[in-house]
Amino acid sequence: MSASHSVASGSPVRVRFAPSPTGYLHVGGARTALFNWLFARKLGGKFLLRIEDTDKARSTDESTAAIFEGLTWLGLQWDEEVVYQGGNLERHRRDANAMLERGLAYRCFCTPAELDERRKSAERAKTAFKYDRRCDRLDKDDLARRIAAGEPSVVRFRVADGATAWHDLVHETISFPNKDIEDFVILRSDGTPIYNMAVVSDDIAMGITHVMRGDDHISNTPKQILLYQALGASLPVFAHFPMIHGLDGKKLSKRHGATAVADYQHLGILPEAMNNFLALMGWSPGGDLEVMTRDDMIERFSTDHLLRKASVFDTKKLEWMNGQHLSRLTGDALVAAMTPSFIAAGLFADAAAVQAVHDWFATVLEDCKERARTTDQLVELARPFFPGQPLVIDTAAAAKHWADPAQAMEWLQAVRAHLAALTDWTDASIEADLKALATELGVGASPLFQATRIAVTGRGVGISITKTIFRVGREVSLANIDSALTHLAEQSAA
RNA sequence: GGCGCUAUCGUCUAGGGGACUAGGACACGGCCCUCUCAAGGCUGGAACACGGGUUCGAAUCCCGUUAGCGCUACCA
Repeated sequence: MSASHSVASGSPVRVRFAPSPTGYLHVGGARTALFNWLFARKLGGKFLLRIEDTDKARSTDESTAAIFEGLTWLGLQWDEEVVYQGGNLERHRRDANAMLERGLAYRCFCTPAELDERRKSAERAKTAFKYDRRCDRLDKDDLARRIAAGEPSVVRFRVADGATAWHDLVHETISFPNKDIEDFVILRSDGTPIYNMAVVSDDIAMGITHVMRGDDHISNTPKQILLYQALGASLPVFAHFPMIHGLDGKKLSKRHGATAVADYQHLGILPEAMNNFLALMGWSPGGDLEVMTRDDMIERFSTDHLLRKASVFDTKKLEWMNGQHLSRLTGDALVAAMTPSFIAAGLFADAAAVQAVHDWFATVLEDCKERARTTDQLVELARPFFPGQPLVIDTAAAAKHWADPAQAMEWLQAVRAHLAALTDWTDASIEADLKALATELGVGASPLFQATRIAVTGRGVGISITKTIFRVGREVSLANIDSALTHLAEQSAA
């Protein structure tokens, strides 16, 4: 068994998130990035970002931009300039060639078609295919002749006998018999590096001390360890996180609906809640603590509590958690967190417009926040408080609470008269007055308040209706009741 | 097929030999609060995959079985 001594424990921590830009930033990637970020923050290390764009056919600039956007939204800021793997091709090639020159790797002239054929026949014979090293047995003259003839060749790494093992931060010891690892390709016939080669070369060059990624990379790890050793570099510490699956237990994919972090951003989820929820997929602070801020998580994060089991992404709990974070936000933080959503909803032109009415806005948010689970819901809850909102009647709510239009009109007229005559305009006095009116009319407060709610806000749900009336003011309340009355009159006439 | 990883309520998890008649949270049901919706409080049902060991004692340690997932490319 080969020694797998790790980097000196005293050296500053450097971790990286290394996505390939072949799509949006999905929740699994975000979770991996989060753990790396948390780890770096906890230990006072650096969190780096590397874009693995060596697959030219599948990599796109849009994907790279989406990854930046997603990480930025989550607040997972990287500490140094972004590294583009494609920019390091020369070094990858140099490192591979160094191994070739030192006899640790060899040229292979077998064509993809030949390999494919051998693989197929192995399958037919029901035996495991493994490259048979025939090109490693080429004699010197033959080799020289074929190189001189310009025959295309790849570079293969020669895997020695023995076993390769490491101490994984989440899995303890993992060991692979080397006989199960074939002499893998490190350089394609066009001279470009294969994944494992590029990763190891870059991780060494970037001084990565801890390689923490999804456990789908476990079987790549022994190959990478072999490369580190061949290159004479000290090994990083490895940690392999479990995967995140969909409700059906399968690896998360588009079939499962929203899997991009951007989807959740647009669904009204707070980055703080997203991080919190993601952190709990494969990690726990121990005990019963669940709702945490980013600082809470940094403080408590430890690789000791990393789980090994894949977890299922259940958005129900995400929504609940979002509601928790929403109600904990106050003052400026609440205003700041909600500003983008309100601008997107067209309720404010820009951030300056928000600042102009900052205190009023903060009060409205404070009133509404506990009733909302998502920022989208909060926007809708707060909408009636914005000046100039047309009264849009929710037909389902009207059907329920204005079931008898004639009676609804009678009630609303009474409410209107009371509000118009009220001298003391406070939440408490409005409530007392309308409750007295309900008694006077011989109805419960609930049906009267609900009927009034629709008249004033158009909706069947919202915060306390008396508080709403108080806040939007007498003028708007009466105007809305008037249009509700008109609406009801037209309806009964039709 | 080969190799590897994993296995506690439907879901996220606590648990690291006795404190376990297995705790919390989401979801679901009931009750309370209540002007609706939330929030909150109380409450109900709901799990250690199976089989062998080790031990005075196992959810916890070991082995096997089963199942799921991953890798098995001149993809990353």
